[in-house]
Amino acid sequence: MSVELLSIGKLATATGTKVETIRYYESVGLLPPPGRTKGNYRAYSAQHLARLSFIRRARALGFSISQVQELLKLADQKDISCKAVDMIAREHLAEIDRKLRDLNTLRSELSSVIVQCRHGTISECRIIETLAPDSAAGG
Amino acid sequence: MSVELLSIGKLATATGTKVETIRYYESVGLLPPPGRTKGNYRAYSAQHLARLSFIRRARALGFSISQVQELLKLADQKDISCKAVDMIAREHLAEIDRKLRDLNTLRSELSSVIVQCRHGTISECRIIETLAPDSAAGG
DNA sequence: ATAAAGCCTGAAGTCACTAGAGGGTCAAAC
DNA sequence: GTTTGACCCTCTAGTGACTTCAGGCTTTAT
Repeated sequence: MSVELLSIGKLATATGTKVETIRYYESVGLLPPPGRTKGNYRAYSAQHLARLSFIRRARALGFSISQVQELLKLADQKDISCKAVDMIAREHLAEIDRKLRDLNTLRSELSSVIVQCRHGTISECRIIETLAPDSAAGG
Repeated sequence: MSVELLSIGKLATATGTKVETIRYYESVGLLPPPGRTKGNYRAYSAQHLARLSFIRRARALGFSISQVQELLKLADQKDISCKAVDMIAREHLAEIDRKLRDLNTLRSELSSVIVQCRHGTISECRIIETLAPDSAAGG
């Protein structure tokens, strides 16, 4: 492999990605298929490295694969306005905020259930009680 | 179907669950298989209703299927201490706290990226820039 | 009698990977 | 020059918690 080209393993360490994940990204069309060596090894260029870095950062920020696809498509068209990019990012932020709200609600509900646990027997366990409906449950 | 028994559709509306999800719960052993009518329709009892309500509430609190399995197993043994239940709940709470921390980090990173967007062209877009590595990217 | 709604099974699809089987290639040590 | 071991290849299946689909039976309403 030339000095300029990276094996899949090198690309993996360079970007903190697993080798299998890189092949997966190729299979779903996120990362373009690189050239191959005579031994049929993938040989990645600096462009591939840049693109994979982009992908990893976007994924780390929680963008879905398809959102990353969109961002990449937009990033390739240098002349158009970046309003679309901003919109995707803002939508994603709203999504995160929804998740945060949900998780916070969850957290307070769950912890209030836990606090009530007096470590008695199951039949008087507040956690189980809270989950079970008022009626029924008993045979 | 008798007055006391519910079709899968009624059970679904009663618990806010999709019909397919109920069949899925049966297939993974969360919900015991109910009796059948002569037409081979599932016929659910009040116990099934109670159990599914329990499952749905636990799932809504973010417990995984296998955690719900454990909780159900424990709930059925009325005489033992509920320490195990408490432990599962506390572990789950810790998990939620981890997720909350991660999401909050994510949120502040993403929103700082968004704030920098001046709606220029893609080539000067801060969002794209932040995602892309300093070097490379250009052919 | 017929149409619509509801139910049945079994298999495949979703998301974003991860793991494994069964092999080929390459660099270095001996 | 051969052997060891790390690295790479493809293809397939598994994860979690469902969802969707195909193809067909049952019940209910008109």
